Amino acid sequence: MPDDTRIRILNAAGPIFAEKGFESSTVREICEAAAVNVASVNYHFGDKAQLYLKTVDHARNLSIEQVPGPELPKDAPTRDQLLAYVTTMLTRLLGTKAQPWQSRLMMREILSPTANCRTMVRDFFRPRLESLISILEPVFPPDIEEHQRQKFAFSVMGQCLFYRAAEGVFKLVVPGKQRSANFQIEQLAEHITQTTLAALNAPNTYSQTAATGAGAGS
Amino acid sequence: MPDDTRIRILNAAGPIFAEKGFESSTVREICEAAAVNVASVNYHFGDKAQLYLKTVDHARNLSIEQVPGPELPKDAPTRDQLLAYVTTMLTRLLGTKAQPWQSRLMMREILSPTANCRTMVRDFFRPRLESLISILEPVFPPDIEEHQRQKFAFSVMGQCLFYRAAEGVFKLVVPGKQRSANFQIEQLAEHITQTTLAALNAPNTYSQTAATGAGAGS
DNA sequence: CTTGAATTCAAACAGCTGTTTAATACAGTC
DNA sequence: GACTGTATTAAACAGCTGTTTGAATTCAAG
Repeated sequence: MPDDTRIRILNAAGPIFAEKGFESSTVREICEAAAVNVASVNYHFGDKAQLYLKTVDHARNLSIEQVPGPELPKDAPTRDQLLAYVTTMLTRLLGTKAQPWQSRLMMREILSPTANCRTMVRDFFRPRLESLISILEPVFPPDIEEHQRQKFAFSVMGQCLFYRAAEGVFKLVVPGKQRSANFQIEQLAEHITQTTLAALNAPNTYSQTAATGAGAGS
Repeated sequence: MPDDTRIRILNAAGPIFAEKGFESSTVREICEAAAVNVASVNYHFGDKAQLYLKTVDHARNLSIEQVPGPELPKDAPTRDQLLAYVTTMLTRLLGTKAQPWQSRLMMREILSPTANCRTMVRDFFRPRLESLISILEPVFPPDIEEHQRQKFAFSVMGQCLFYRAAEGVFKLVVPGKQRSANFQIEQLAEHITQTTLAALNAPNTYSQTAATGAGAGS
């Protein structure tokens, strides 16, 4: 079976690349996990680098079909759309079941993009970002500029990314019991959604450095 | 000179570890960059792993003394304190001058903590987090719970981390001209500060799923 | 069964890895 | 000057890396 070993290698390479990265993963351990001969990688993919490329593609495909996009009707309330968006993103990042090695691998690409895989950013990340901006469009102030739109989108993505990117820190700071009680995906999504909408709805939202109505402190 | 080579190795190892990570950096290239013999690493540090440990310490020290903490008086307006905090963090993350390899290295530790270097998280990251929470204390609602405090703190850190963690994506999405015009550290800090304070100041800030006063959309 | 291409396999390849060794150089002390 | 302990050096070590090789195997088509 020609295709069988190909897919077997891809499925074995996914979690390994996701956990250890490209350089630290060895062809030998991938082949051992896939129960195929060492030479198979070079025969079927030509190269370790090309295997990595195909594995990222594989991961992206699996990740998309496992958690289909929210796709709420465009006239749904902004809050609902945003909540669905954030929930989907967090679910992709943190995974619900099984090892979410797909998202781990793509996260790795986001954090340090391989020269090869910028395609992924272009085809995968950017559309998601523009979709987010279009969700927020109704609550943006009327005269908002593009870079301000982007900043708000980045704020949303940053808040989501944090729990995956700084996972190690997060787990050290918040013990497991607290996590399972108060940091489930729904709770995080709720927080991020409300935070974002509240920020956009505030009286003097932007480009006001003086008259800081928010500085209720002291 | 005994100490000279030690420090020479540390200064050479810093940027290399920061750029390529522990596994992909080789002792040989570090020694070549430091213009010392290959055996020096094992002689002075015993081990490649221990060199890495010392290098992270070195980076942390340099990073702290290069950009001293804000240290505004505790009775300063919350807005000022938060702005100073965020600015400091962004400065550490994005660097003002020279190659900020120190922060890159520490970022690497945050993103995938080495077993050795959890100390750094405990001694460096956690105090910063609690300092942030105490800055926000005056604007928290009176009955707020600890996990809610943490979520707000994580939101701030996430928004800051984004521009470093997803740097590759960010730079692909926002072309250089836009970046230098609208995404300077001051502007980012201003955005994050205002966003956070506005979110905390909103009428129904939290634990209200119905009556979404923010959903001004559609 | 025979043919011939596609696939698998054990073995070997050169190259790089971190680390060790044993010889050397160089200070300060008696 | 001889002795000390520290520091540096070139050379070698065993082990793992990705990749290649050429023979063995599989398997469908004639």
